[in-house]
Amino acid sequence: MRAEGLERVTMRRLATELDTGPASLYVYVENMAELHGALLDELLASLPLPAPDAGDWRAEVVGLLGAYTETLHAYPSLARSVMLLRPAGPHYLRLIEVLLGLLEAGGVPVRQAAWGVDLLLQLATATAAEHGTRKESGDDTGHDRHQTAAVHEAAGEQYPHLARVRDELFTGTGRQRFRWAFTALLDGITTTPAPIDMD
Amino acid sequence: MRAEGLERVTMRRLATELDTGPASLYVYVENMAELHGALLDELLASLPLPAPDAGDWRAEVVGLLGAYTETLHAYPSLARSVMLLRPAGPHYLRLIEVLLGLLEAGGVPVRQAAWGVDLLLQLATATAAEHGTRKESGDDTGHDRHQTAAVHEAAGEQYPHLARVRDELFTGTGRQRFRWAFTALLDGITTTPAPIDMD
DNA sequence: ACCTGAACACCGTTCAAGT
DNA sequence: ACCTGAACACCGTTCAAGT
Repeated sequence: MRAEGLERVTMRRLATELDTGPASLYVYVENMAELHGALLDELLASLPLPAPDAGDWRAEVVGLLGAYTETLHAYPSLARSVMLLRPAGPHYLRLIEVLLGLLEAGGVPVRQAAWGVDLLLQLATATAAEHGTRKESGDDTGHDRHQTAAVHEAAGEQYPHLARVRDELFTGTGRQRFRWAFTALLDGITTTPAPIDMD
Repeated sequence: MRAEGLERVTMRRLATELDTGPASLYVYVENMAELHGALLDELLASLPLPAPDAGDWRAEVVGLLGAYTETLHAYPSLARSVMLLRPAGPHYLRLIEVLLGLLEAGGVPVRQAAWGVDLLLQLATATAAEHGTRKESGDDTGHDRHQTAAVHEAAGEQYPHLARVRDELFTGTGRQRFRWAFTALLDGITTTPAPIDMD
């Protein structure tokens, strides 16, 4: 369908790009959620999937989620929508399929794998939405600076623990924190038993 | 300031509620992000904090994040905004402080604690935004049903792993999955070493 | 039958004008 | 100085009317 309309994907923007009124889009799509769902699935078509049986399955999972996040990164408004969706397109299902395969290869019990994939994708999407928007909404002088300042100011006697870890809150590159976050989550998913009896 | 305006908190809604024009709000607040930040902090003022030295620190963390999520749950549009923010109000900092204290009590290394708290709050906020919106956008017949149908249909030969875990994807109550998710993440944060040299 | 112009009901933000 | 009416530049969605 398309590949150029960056940044904020709205009904009206898309309509004018197609030289028509916004009403015309409703012939092909029922609402904006569906539009964003379709757009997401088209983007995921070109997501590079790992070769089967390649190397460390944990690294594969983190790498794949990194690629997913990177893909969404260019479309912040789309990422924000996807957060509120349960995507159901074929390429999204294929992504779930591949992730499930990797978790199975790692010997993760089925319930943990099923719940875990959901969790991993939720965090990946949230990360894309957050980062994309932050970049969009201006230079470095955004909320970040504001929070940094507030933390430095508050981290006196009232907030001893905050004072202790103060600087660690802001260390690491985005990439380092991303890799650590998903490694940690993956570890937890692997080792934390899901409830067996579910009353 | 206020406590009644539920659901979608917009500048204009708030303005009419205060019997004035939308422009007047800009005397007290620079933009909507700041407004939502202030609103969040006011909500967090009544967040029940755990008594110091009470029981299992892991359970305390999960419980506290549950209360946080529950608080945001009633204000979906606020939750969605907070996702794109770096909140810096005193009550949010206090929440970070308490979480850091619990992680320290659990012997979590500082960098992991600092990065971990960020991660826990990100996931909690995302969860609130997602759930709140889903409830808001109609009955059960939303994306959920659509995805469920798509999964059942697709889980044939093309998607073997999906077929294998099919039903597990939709098991568990929201509460059960919430508790498992945060327990798993907390386990990962506790046991996964953060990078030491950060070049 | 298929498409769409124009309207409806909203948004956040700005700024000139009023007190 | 402090506030705000009215305007600007957008939104998603609907529906009567046109081809």
